[in-house]
Amino acid sequence: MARTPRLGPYICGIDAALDVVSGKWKGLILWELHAHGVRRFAELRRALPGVSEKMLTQHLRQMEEDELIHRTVYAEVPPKVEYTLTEAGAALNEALLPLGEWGRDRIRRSRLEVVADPHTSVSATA
Amino acid sequence: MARTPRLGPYICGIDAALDVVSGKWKGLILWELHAHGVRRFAELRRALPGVSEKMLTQHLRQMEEDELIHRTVYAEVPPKVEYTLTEAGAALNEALLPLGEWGRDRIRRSRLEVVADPHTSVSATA
DNA sequence: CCCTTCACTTACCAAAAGGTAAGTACCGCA
DNA sequence: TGCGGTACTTACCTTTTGGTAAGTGAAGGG
Repeated sequence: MARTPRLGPYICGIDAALDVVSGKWKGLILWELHAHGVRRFAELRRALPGVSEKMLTQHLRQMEEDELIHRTVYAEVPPKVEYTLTEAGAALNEALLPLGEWGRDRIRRSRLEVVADPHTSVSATA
Repeated sequence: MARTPRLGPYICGIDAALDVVSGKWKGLILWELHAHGVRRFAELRRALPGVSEKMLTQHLRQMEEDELIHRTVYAEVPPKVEYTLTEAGAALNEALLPLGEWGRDRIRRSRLEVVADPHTSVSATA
């Protein structure tokens, strides 16, 4: 658990991609970073309604290991840490677009619930 | 747990789509059905290396609830059950194609392991 | 006569994922 | 003096997910 176990063996590409996005908030983190370019820890926390600090750091660390995001620490006080997408992360985000389209169709089709949070950048644009 | 809990509320489309594909074998089931059109239970079992019967039925039932697949039972003995993709299932599969592309890139990039099973239709074509 | 095949179900267990709450250390503000 | 903000870590617990092994019941083959 300490060292990443997310490295196959995989059966196909879908497998290898899902392994990296599955996690309750990873899709949203990807989207937030895509929408804003650069985000700090607390900005991400505020953008993801209901995320715990533990889960957020855990996801961010894994995504860093998986080379989806960059993490830049500034030696200041109070601390400042910035997150951005890597090239692979940006490409993954693009690859997720059709899936997001399909998901929105599913929500319409089945009249599923959506969280009531219309001012969040995420729900407004995704 | 008896009745499907996979119905949000969702934050965005990615959310609603990932909810439906996450599950160890769902991507593969989708792909198998796409590749062959119609598949029986035992054919799927043989196509997914290592799947347990419990998980396979569980996944198939959920995918039926989520309207990704059709299930046709023939009143014969020995029993015969056929699975096919619904329109939504086929569309989901299409939406997963770019993700599969990205995943294959990731495998190449990071030189990750792939299961050694070159004769399986899944690994050969996905 | 027993073994296998078909498509499952059930009970039980282990591992993984995720949530809660607290602590850390330093700063600015009132 | 004490609160809130910065970015975390740690311990503990619950929920979810997946796996193992067995049972079902009728038919066809050796």
